Amino acid sequence: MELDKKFDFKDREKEIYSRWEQSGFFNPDKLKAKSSKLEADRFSMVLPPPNATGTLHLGHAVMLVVQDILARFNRLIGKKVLWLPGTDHAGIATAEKVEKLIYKKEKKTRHDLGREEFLNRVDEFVEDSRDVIRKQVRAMGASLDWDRESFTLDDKRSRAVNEAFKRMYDAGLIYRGNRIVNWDPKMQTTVSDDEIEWEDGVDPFYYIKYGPFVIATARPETKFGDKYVVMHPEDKRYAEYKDGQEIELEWINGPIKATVIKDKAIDMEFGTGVMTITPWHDNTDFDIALRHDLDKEQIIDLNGKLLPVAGEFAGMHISKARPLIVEKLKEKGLLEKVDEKYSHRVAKNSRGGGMIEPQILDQWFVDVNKKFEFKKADFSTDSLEIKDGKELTLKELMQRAVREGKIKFLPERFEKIYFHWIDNLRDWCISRQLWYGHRIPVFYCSKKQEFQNHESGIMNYEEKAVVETVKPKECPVCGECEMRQDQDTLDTWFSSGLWTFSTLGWPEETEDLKLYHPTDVLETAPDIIFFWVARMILMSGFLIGDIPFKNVYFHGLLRDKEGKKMSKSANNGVDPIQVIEQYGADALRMSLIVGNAAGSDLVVSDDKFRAYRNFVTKVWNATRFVLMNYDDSLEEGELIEEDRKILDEFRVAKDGIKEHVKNFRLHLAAEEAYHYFWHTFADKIIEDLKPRLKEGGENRESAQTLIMTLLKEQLVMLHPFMPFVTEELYQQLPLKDKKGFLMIESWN
RNA sequence: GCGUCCUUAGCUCAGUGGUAGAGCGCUUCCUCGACACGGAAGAGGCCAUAGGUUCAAUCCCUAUAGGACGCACCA
Repeated sequence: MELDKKFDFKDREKEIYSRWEQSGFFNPDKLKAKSSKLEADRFSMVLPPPNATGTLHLGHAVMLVVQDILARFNRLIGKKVLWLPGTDHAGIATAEKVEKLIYKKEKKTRHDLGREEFLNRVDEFVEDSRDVIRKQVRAMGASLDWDRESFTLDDKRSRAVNEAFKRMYDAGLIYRGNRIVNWDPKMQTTVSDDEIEWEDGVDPFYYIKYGPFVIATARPETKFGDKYVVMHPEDKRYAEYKDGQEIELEWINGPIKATVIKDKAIDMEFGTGVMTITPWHDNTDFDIALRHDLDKEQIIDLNGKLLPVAGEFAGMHISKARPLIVEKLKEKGLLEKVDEKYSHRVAKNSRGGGMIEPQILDQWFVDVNKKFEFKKADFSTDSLEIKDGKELTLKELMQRAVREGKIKFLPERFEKIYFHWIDNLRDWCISRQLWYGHRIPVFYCSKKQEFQNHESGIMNYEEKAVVETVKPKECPVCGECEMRQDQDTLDTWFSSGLWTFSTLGWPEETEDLKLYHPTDVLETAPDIIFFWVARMILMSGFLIGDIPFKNVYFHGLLRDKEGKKMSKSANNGVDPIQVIEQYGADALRMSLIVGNAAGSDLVVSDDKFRAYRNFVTKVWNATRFVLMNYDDSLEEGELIEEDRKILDEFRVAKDGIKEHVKNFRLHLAAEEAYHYFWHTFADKIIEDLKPRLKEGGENRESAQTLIMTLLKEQLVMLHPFMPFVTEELYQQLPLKDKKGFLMIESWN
């Protein structure tokens, strides 16, 4: 059969993918495993679920390529490979995006639409972008088991979320409490610590007389209620003032009585070494207030407006009130001086951009320091060497899984970052005042419980909540009312934390769980190590007593030519489909893997795509040459001595590549495979064999056998990296023991 | 402030305790029955700087400079 001069990837890739898909071999149930030992036999990964709000860019393509190489390689070495796809509802990110779109088009807020209508709109939007994502993922050649496709918000996953919440609540690890949280007045929701972005800012720094002291602040608008003045116990300048001493002084809106507090949290070097505290709107102040059991008063409401404590300024937005307050302080002679060039950092919500205003709110938290009784689920493996019934905290659990080597990070240095994060970890606020997400599975008696809108200010739940995975038919409190579910939704990472096992059927004890959990590798970007990787370890450890994965491979972030990180927010993402249409998926895949060492960033450009597109053509033409010179009337001959040697050398190179893949050195594997094919096989071996392959050449059988063997084994070897062209060419080879697909050939 | 990583050919980056590697680009030659998205030959590097360890350092250690990043603090 005569081949064209080039691989027609535009037409062929789609066709090849759909034939793979129809074959069913993406589903491990259809694969026959080589051995009968389960552990040796299976290989599993979950695809980090992309946010269902957007479409994929080249950064996601890196992730797909790395994982598909692992999946295809393991299939070739005879494992039952499960690679499970899905998408993430990405609560806050999606809500923000859809709200913005609706407002732009219709000038309506989510409150104008109402909860139900708003959620319908989000669902529509999400459905559309998931279709795009599915198409993009297929175009990359990703050999995912679509039969098991999941969504963090689908029925099964929601059930798992409710179950997880209840179990953690019952163990005392989830509690409701009034604590200081990060409040985003713009999106009207709490935000987790990890979702905050710190921006450098330069603002005026005001030195204000406070009785005998001078205090310094960048935020005079928070100071109305300040009635505690704090200094370091060892500060000699203020030695005459004693802890607990009361002082009468003139303040913004008249005379007040202040109490002196001595606390080591004060930095003597900073400002005047004296500060007043605003426990309701500052983390450090909150901690000080807790330590000394001080009163806490709210100054700013959830919309960023001043409360009645501000007197004449009540009802004013803080940004408007600040200059007026400064003016008043000046008039009263309380303003000592202003440092105009004070640089500090301001907290911003990284999803949507509102300025964070700390608030004390009644929210749901996961307690990371409380001891619980460790328990393994029946199906879990022995990968964590913690005995059933042992008491430990979630922090300790997360530390042990990595410290004891049960989970390995690649590159290793990320382990340090991980431990450091755990050391500084505070309780995880998991409730969000968003509509899109998993509604918190807590129910209240409508008769005994007063419900207040979050918009109105402080919430106060006195009654005990009923935590159930499904809404109770009868109200256990009054016995007659229709119970009301908590208005809030869960932090999106709560559900992603369950991903390795919720996708396998948990809380049912399914065959999939027994077979495929823990997964072998989690391959992801280093920027979600805290959001996701850590939370998966936490959830899996508590809920099933197991690790979620054995290895974590962090790939490098993709940068554009200017060196900027490709991301949704930076809006510099390139649609992989664009590159695929121009150069083919195989070329894109090679470009994204060669030179991409774990954890180091990668810059790609058209030059690189072109180079590997040329390689695709090279493989194509070398195969064409072999086929053109193949005489099928010849018997397959024994290899003569020198041919045998060439084959042996090749097998050494091939084994080296196999080792590279097994050790996650994919960039080296790809490069060496490339190099062998082009510069050894094509440039040397083919050239040397040309005379012998011509009619009348010597040892023609041996030459033909050698070249066909080398070609076939190289197609297998290259297949994980460039699946399309290799599959297409494999189909053309005149082999006796040919499998239906190269995808299920064996790499021996 | 604490910590991590990077600095290698013109560009983008691999890599190793023992003569420096790739891709692109560049120079010269070549349309030869696989391929010009090709072939052959080649130029190009004190492996950031200064010390140290070693028989031997681009690689290990210590400092310095420049760059990137993570974490904490910021009254």
